Amino acid sequence: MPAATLTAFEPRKTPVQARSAFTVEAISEATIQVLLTHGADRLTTSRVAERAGVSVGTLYQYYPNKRSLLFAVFEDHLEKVSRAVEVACEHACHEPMSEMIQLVVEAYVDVKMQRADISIALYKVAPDVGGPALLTRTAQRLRKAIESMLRTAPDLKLSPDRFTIDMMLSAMSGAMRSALEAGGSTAIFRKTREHLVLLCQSYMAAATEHW
Amino acid sequence: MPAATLTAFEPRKTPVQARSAFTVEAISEATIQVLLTHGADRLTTSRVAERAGVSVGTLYQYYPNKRSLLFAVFEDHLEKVSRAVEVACEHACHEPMSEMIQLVVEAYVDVKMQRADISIALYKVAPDVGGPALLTRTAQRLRKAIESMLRTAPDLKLSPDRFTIDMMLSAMSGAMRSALEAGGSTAIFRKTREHLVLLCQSYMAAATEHW
Amino acid sequence: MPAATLTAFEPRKTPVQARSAFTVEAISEATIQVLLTHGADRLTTSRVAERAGVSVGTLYQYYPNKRSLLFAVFEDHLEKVSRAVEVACEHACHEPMSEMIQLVVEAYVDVKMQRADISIALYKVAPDVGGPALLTRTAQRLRKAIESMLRTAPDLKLSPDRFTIDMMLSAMSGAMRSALEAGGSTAIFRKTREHLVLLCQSYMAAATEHW
Amino acid sequence: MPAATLTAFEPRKTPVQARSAFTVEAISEATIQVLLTHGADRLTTSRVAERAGVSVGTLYQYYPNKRSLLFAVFEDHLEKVSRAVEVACEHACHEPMSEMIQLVVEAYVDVKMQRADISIALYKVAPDVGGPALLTRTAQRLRKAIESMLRTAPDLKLSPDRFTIDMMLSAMSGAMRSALEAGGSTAIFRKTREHLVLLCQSYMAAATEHW
DNA sequence: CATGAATGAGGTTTCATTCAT
DNA sequence: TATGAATGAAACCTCATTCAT
Repeated sequence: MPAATLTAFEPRKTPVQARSAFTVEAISEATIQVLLTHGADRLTTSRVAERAGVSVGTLYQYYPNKRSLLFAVFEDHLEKVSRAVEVACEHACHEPMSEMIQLVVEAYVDVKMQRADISIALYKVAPDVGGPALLTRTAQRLRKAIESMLRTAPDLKLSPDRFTIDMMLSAMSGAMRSALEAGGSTAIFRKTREHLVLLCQSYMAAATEHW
Repeated sequence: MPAATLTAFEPRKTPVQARSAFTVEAISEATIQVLLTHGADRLTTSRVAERAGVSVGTLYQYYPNKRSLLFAVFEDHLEKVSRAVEVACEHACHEPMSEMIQLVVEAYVDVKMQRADISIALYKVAPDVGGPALLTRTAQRLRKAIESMLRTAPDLKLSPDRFTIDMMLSAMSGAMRSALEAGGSTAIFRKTREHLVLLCQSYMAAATEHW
Repeated sequence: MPAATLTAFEPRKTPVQARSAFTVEAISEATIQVLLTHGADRLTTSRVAERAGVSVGTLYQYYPNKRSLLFAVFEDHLEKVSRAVEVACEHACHEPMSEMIQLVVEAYVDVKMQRADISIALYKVAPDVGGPALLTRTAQRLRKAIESMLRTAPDLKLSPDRFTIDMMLSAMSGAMRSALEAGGSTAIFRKTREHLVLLCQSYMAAATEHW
Repeated sequence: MPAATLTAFEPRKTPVQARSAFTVEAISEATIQVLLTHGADRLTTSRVAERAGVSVGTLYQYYPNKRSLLFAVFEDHLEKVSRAVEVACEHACHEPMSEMIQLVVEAYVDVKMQRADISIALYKVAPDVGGPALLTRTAQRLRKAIESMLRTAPDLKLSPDRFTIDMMLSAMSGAMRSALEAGGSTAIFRKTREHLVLLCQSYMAAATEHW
């Protein structure tokens, strides 16, 4: 599959009937499972269909091609992550910056860990499926949410610029990726969470002017 | 290509005749070029051979399979990065911690930027080629170099634990990856460098006990 | 193709649609034709597919690899031979031993001659395709049939041991192979049949105790 | 390799120098070893050369192609077998027929067993290397020797015809092949020898007119 | 709508053979 | 003469995608 841009990966039909919704969900879940158990290059449309309990033909009724399938799963996951972070941002309004960062980072870490399987699966296909483009889009969305939140911080003279927030986000996702791919116990996970909070807090403190 | 571990990716034969050395180099370089111009999934062994100006057969004299070829390029790049960071670590001994971090981060950023093309190319194949395993190995190596360095920091009561250094490294590589994939001007590059220094410095300061 | 054991050569899928059954038969027949017209080492999967009037892909839907294809044809042929001999054995029960041998040998010779083309074709691939293992299995089956038959011979004090029957079978197949590979007229064929009967009769008479 | 006739398989040069003779012998022996350890289709010229301790280039100095190599080994072996049988035939002159058969069969069995490894190895390549043609030639030679011998048998009214001797030879080689491929202990081997003598004796007795 | 048989371009890899050194 | 690097045709096999049923 050649490298991809964002255009024209949308699913073929919107599930209007109950059966369709179920089928789409099954295919989507099967994709993740195949990705995790077989790896990115043993993921074939037939295998996904088989695992989902449908025929290849059916799969192609909902997705015009293999990439659109992976893209949809990817987009879905990022949508969930984005929403979780946005919700956290809203809740954190008017808190002191340090508190804000903590809530946002924890929300991010938690949502990634909740579907650690999907996260790990997607690391394997991201480059082939328009991952970078999609990540850029998501990063923009998250940045906006965080910017809005930070503007309400009572202890900030001046909100940080885009660049700073992007830096924080990319560091965050890098650290999260390592943690997920490494596996690790619940204890490790909690420590990662704490340290990622610390990392972001100290960076933001250093990078912004505040009282 | 199925997911891979670290074992058994070594090149097939060591060049004994002068001619061979040239051939191997040409193949290696061609691999990077094809990766950059065609993308990860349009990289075929024949294309690489053609670009290198040799026959496929010749390619297979030196690499037992496609993966080993990509693996070798990957390994080569990580070797260069590791060395650059290790050298920086040695130079930074006995400096204050903040200075240490600056030198190391700058070394890392610089070496990645120098071969930005390879870095970007490799992000595309990493998952298929034993990337995670190789990255883990590299991370260990870098961690050790940094630990040794930090033990000589005059302003540190207690050296940070492994976890903290790993966290810094993964955040660093995450940020760097985003920056590289985003492209960006020289100005952006300099700002990234500065901020990454700041990020690491402030995190390490926050995560360690010092005077 | 490396040497093979008996395991895991079964066809890949069982035809459910009517179309499939036809396809499978066509592929099987094409295999024999290619074997006969091109020889064992110019038999390629594409050639077989072409001759069968299907695409290579289709061939691989039914046979997981080239060997399994040849194996299936082999097995099929031996099945026919075995059945012919078994039927002869049943018919010959309670006859005098000499009569028994005659009927069995004639059945064997006849069935081999009927499909002389396949027999000759298969001699060429046997070693590569699990032939020895398959032949061993067939030999056991034939031996059992012959043992059962001989136990009903009224003129035998004691049935011959396994070894003796195996010896007869291997001599028989050796003689048959020579005859088939040599070609020869119908007259030759009839003489071969007579002499093979004589050979087996005289050996069995010499090797067993009888009245 | 396409099926072969007898023409043009002769080795490229006759070993005139001591070194050559040694090299040729090493290559020949290596061929058998590779055949036994790797199987017919994993026998490559490079592997043979490597095992023989020479370069591929050198191998091609002595054999114009792969087939000629296998053919030479084959021919060599059949030469030894033929000679052993011929010698036995000479020794057996003027003995009673039964004695003759015994001596000849034992000579044959013994020479095959002596180099059981070669025999087995050659069964694997025979079809690809002009085996049938070569075997025909050998069979003729053996038949002649046996005919000559039988003409001196004091207890034979009339010598058997060609056909009968060929039949005996092919049965003999078939039985021998089974025995060799089955492996088996020394005890089995001795029993095979005895029974093969019996088989040939009883067949010849039945097929000829004698006193 | 669902099925799954069929397609065939395209990818990876092998290996007999040559020839410059 | 010996070497072994290079060649490249040709083999095997996969899998995204289509379409008749």
